[in-house]
Amino acid sequence: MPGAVLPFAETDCGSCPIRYRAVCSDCSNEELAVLDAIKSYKTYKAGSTIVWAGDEMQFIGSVVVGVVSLSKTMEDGRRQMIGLLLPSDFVGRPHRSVAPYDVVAVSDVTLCRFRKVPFEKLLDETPSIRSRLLEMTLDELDAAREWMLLLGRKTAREKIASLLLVFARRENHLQLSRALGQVIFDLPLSREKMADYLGLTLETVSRQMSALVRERVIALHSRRRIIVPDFARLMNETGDDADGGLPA
Amino acid sequence: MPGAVLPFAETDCGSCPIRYRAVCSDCSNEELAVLDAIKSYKTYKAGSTIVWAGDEMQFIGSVVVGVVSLSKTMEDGRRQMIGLLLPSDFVGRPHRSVAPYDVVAVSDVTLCRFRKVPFEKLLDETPSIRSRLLEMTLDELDAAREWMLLLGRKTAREKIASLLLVFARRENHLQLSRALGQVIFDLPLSREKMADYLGLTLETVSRQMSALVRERVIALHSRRRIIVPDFARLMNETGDDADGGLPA
DNA sequence: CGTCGGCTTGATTGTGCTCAACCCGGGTGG
DNA sequence: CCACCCGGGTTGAGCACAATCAAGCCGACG
Repeated sequence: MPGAVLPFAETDCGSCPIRYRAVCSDCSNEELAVLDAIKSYKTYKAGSTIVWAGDEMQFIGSVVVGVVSLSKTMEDGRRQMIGLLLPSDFVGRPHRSVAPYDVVAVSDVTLCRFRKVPFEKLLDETPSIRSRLLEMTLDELDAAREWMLLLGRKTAREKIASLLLVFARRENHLQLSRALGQVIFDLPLSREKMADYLGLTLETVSRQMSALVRERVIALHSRRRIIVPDFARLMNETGDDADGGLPA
Repeated sequence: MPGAVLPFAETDCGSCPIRYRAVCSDCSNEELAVLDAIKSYKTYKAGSTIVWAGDEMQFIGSVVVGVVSLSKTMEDGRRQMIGLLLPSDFVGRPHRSVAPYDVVAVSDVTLCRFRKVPFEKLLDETPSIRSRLLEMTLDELDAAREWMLLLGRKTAREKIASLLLVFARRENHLQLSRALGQVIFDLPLSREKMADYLGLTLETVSRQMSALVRERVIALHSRRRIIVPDFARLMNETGDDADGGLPA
């Protein structure tokens, strides 16, 4: 009812949509078979909390479908999102049971979950998984550091533009719809969640979105559907230099 | 001349001061011997840049002595420190040649450097190193996320208190000097570097430091030497809850 | 039709930034 | 020895950007 029900059906790893990008991407068929034995799929409704900060995390796994946020909350309610996980991203940490942050399903989400203990054992025995996990963790670390620059130094407008660009880039890569100018995509986040991610209030987010519309940097199809008429124009608003600030 | 010359002399790994905390901490004696063959020590003067953002990083290694900062700079000069490395911390990233940030010696620094290619080969072959590196990277990621909360949501005063607490904690752990109340330590950072790390201006840092002195949360021995008369009092100023916000 | 949640917009406030002057201590050169 | 300078640090006045407080809009749904 809330949005289309996701058409993801459980499959064997061979036909998994994230087969070639997730933590298991370098696995041989034999290794996949072992993973297969300890995995199970679970879906979460949009808005539901997957794990609360401080609670024990019984599993480790991959995002198969949907968007997951990681966030911390201070005693007085101030909240900061500290990670946004998209399909193929990894959830949880080996050899650590208590989650240091809330894990929340932003949209309807399907996780591929591995039971913790067997997975840790497998991790210790399987170089291909461990290497891939290291690689993914280093990528996450780079992304976190990029976000630290945004949180510490960028203006509200630059923050908004940077976030929009993240989604626009992703869309641009997935779709071949790149007239190389125009991009259209759906925002997976509410204004409030955007504020959580950017270290702003939701009013400031709303105002800056309106300003970007007024100045024709973006247009709104609906509240959540964004049109970027000129990719380069949006990039100019992020404060990053031309090559995007994320050197490969 | 500037500060005491560091008395670190090259040693074999067995008597290295970071032997049991660095990336090599889980290595057997045989593995250490291999590392020994590809390592070399290098020292850097306080203030010198070890690697510039965008430049090729020819090595990978560990901080043995001193403090190293990682920071990003925007075109217009806004700067954000995104990591602070202390002895035993790891510098560089396997299978990546270009540094995405400046690496700067904050104090006089000694690095234990491994030549990149042989180290990567070793990493692929040696589970103990790979596991340890994964563990350290996950710790760095947790620290980065903690800092994201600080950058996005904390007030100037809370930021300062949090940073002071980082150093106070470290001192408190190293020294047995814990009267459990009073702690004394040297700030390794100038006001400007503190500002870079906290996402503030140096004026704001100076003002908040003065305010904390005025309210007797801290006292200054000299500009750089801090006295914390009451550890708990300082913790109260960080905005974190009692258990410190860094659940193990 | 009324309500409710997500979002927008307005008025006002306040925290931290900017610009600017000045202080302090150490090193240098006359 | 003193005068000077210079870098790091402090302090002040005014300002600007984003937060806060508050009202109202819009679309979905009961």
